[in-house]
Amino acid sequence: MVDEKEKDSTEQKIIAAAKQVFHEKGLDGARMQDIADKAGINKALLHYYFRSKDKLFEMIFREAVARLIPKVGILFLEDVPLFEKIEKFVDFYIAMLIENPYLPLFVMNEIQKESGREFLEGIFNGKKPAVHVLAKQIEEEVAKGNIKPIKPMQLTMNMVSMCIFPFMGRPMIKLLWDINEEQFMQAMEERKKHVVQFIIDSIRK
Amino acid sequence: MVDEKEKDSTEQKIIAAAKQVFHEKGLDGARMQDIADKAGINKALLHYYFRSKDKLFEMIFREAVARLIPKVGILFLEDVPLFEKIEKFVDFYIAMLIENPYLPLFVMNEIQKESGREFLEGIFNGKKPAVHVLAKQIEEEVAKGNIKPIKPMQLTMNMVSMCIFPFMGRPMIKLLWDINEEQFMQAMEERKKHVVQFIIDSIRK
DNA sequence: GTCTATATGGAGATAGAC
DNA sequence: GTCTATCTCCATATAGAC
Repeated sequence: MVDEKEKDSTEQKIIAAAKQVFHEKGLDGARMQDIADKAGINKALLHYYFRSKDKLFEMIFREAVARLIPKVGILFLEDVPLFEKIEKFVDFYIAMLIENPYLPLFVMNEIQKESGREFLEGIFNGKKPAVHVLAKQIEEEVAKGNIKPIKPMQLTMNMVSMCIFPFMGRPMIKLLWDINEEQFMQAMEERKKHVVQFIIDSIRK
Repeated sequence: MVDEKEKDSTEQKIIAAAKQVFHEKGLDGARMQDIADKAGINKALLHYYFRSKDKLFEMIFREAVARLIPKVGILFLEDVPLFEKIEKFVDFYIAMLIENPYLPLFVMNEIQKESGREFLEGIFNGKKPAVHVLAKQIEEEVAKGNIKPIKPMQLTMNMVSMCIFPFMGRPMIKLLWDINEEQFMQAMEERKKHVVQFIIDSIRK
């Protein structure tokens, strides 16, 4: 009984190992041997559980993205004041990236390829995050004179950029500022409040 | 006479092709065959001109980075007021990225690998950009009460993030906002002034 | 389900003719 | 300098015993 999702079943071990290796090295750089080693099994078993490397990759990736993208979409749609929406977005996004630090590079690489377009379509599965809802809200606040004039797309890019980029540039940031992993993570925690404040300070009249 | 750097010498054709393929697919994803095809020659010639794929890659990459990194370092060191320094940095950085849109992903991928550390050391060649000079300047402005209190590292991350990220996320941005390449580039041009203003609005008292 | 052993294919690299 | 043909290696994938 209750064999359900045995934390250390072979399948789970493979998924955990694959996640790590794929995230670190990308699809091309990852070696099935590395994944097998990390999972404590041999290559043949990988093919027994997942038919091919591509299948395994896609499965790992889609699981992560499918779980996270919808949550972002919902944040855009919620009927809350702009500043609160920004705060919720930044909080959620950075918290999510702390849990999935390799995801951004992973996604950026995929969308850059020739197949990137269809890849993106697949991710969103027809339902793109409603950036225009957020855009409309920003425009209304500008029109009402509640915030300084600003182009919604630029503001949104600023917000997303400041959340995501530090995780991609982590090794360089650590080197340039001479900080260790712990200090970096500490800075990311602080960053939740910092980015919100930085944005609000900029657009508030 | 004057054979110097014949624009369409085989070597130049290889370099142009390699640059394109490496930038699009990264070291692992790039195929020597692709590069040869794009250069209109065969694989053997690639090895005649450059001993190995790694050598070719390194050559392409170092050329671009070696040309650009020092310029950033100089910007940090210049003895100009903070706001002006920020403006110069953002202007230069975005202009550079318009010319080299694939460089960021390229760099991010390299630094993420196990070999990333030594790779970075190699890039900087002992002379890291002097972020601490900028940091000191920011701290002084805060102390003097000229700008709001802000942590130098966070402010610097914000600045760099807002410059670089849109170029990495370009395909997704174009899809979500439903704009074409021309409109995207237009937005990046506007962005030079936008980001500067956004930052100054945020930190100015 | 898990292993060992092996097949298959593709990529970088080389030899040698021209 | 440039080509064709070939080598070698290594990663994915499969066969088949246990």
